[in-house]
Amino acid sequence: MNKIIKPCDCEHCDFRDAVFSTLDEQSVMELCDNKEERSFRKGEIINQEGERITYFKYLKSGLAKLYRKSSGGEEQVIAITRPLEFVSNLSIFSGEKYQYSVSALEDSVVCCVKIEFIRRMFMNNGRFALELMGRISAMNDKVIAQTLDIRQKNLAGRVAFVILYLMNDIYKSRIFEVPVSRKEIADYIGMSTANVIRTISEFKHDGLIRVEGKTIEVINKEKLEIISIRG
Amino acid sequence: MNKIIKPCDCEHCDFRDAVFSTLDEQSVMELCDNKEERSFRKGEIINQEGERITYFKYLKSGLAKLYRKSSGGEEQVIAITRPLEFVSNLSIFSGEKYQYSVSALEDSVVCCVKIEFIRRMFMNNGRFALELMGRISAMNDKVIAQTLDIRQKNLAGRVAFVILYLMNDIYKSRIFEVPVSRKEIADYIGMSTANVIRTISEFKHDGLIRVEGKTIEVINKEKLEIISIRG
DNA sequence: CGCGGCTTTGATGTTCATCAAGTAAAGTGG
DNA sequence: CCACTTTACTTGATGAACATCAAAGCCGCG
Repeated sequence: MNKIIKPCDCEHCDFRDAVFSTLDEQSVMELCDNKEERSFRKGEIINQEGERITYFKYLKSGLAKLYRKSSGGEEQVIAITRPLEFVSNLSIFSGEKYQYSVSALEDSVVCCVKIEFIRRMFMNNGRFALELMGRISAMNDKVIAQTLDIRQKNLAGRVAFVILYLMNDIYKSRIFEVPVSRKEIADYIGMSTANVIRTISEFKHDGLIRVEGKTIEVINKEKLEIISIRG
Repeated sequence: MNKIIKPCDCEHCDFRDAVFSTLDEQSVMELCDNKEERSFRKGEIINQEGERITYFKYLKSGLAKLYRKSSGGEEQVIAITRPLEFVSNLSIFSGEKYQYSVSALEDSVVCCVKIEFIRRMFMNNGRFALELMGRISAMNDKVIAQTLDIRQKNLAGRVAFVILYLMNDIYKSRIFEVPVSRKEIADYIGMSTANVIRTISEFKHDGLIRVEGKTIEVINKEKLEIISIRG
C-alpha cells in the first residue's frame, strides 16, 4: 500500500514525453527531487475529494476511476482514466482542494509531483504552461462532452456506449475484462444497477456480445455503434 | 450587428481586474492593439461550434448561452454566462476549433482579444498564465459539477434548480425576466419542453412562484431549495 | 386581420427505477 | 478445507416518472 519507489530515472522515463517534454535537463533533475512514485493495489484510494491538494498526480500504469459523491450521497463516476492521463488534476489550479476522488481499478503506479514544483515550472516555463494547459483543457473537454453525450441517450444507448468505450479506448481489444462492477457502470452512466444488467443480458441474447462473468467479447460492433448513436 | 467600438481604454477598463490584472503597462498598451470590442443584439451568434479559434472572447455586458449540437441534432445548452465570464474559451488551449457555440441572450458586448496575443502573454508571463489557468479551470469545474448535479435530479428538482440559478447567480433578485424560452430551459436541463411548462405551472399553483409571461417572482425560496436538493 | 411561433394543458403510452426473491461468487473464521 | 456470511449478480413484476402526441390559446408582426 502506497509504497515509495526509488531511485529517480525521470530523464529516461518513457512517460517524460507525456507531460514534461518541455523541461530542460536541469529541470528534470529538479523534478526527481520533487516527485514520488507510488503503487496502489486494486481498490485503493489514490486521492480523496475535499483533501488539500499537495500533489499533481498522473497514472503511469494501471487503471483508475474519477468519482464524486453526489448531494444525495451516491457515487457518481466521472471518468475512467488510462495511463498517461491525469488523475484528479482537472482542478489543481482552480482551488485548494481536490474536487474528485480517485481510486485504482487495477493495480496501478502513480507518479506524484509536488504541486509547488508544477506551479513553479508553470510560472517560469511558458512552453510547459501552454502544454499542460492544453492537456488539462483537453481532458476537461472530453469529460464535458462525454457527460453531455451520455445524458441524451436511452438505456441501451448508454450501455452500448460503455462497452464500446472500454473496447476502443481502454483495452483496444474486442474481448476484455470489465474492470468495474455492474453498480459502478450504473453510477457512470446514470441508471439503475438492475437495468444495466438487464440491458447487458439483452445484448447477450441478441448476439451482440458474449458474456462470461466479468469478461465481455464484442461480436457485432456495428450494431452496438448504431444503438449507441441512436440512443 | 458586430460593430467595432473604439478607442481603447483597456488601462482604465473596469474589467481589467477580471482577466488582465497581471499585465504591466506596456502589455496593456499592446492589448489595445490586439483587441476589438463587439456588440451583439439578442439572438445573434457570438461564435460557432467548429469554427477556427481566432479570438479569446469574454463578456463585458449582457448575457450569453453556451451550447452545442448533440449527435441527434438537438441543441444542448451547456451554460449560461454572465459578464466577466469567458465565452467559449473553455477549449481555446486544447484544440484548433471552438467546441461550443455561443449566442447572445440579451444585447451584449464582447471583448475579443486575438488568440496569438493571449498565447504570447501566456508564454511570457507566468503570473498571467497561472491566473488564466485558474479561471478557466474553475469554469470547467463548474460546468462539470452542474451537469452532474442536474443529471441526478428529477424533473421538479431540475426546474427548481434553474429558477434558483437565475435568481441567485444571474439576476440576484427574487423577480426577473427569464432570458430563454421554455424550450431552451428544456435543452439546458435535459427534459421535454412540455414537462418544463407543466412543472412551472405546478410551482405556480402551489404558490412557490408567481408567473407572468416571461417574468418569474420567487415566493417560497426555501421550498424551492428543498425540491432542488432532494430532486 | 391572419399567419406562424411560442406556450399551455390533457390524454396516452413508453421507458425506466424500484422492489422482491433467488442464485452465484467471494470472502471469513473455525 | 468447509460451513457461514456477505457481497455481487440476475430476472421478473409492478408502478412511477417522463416523453410524446394532439389540440387549443396566446401574442407579436407583417
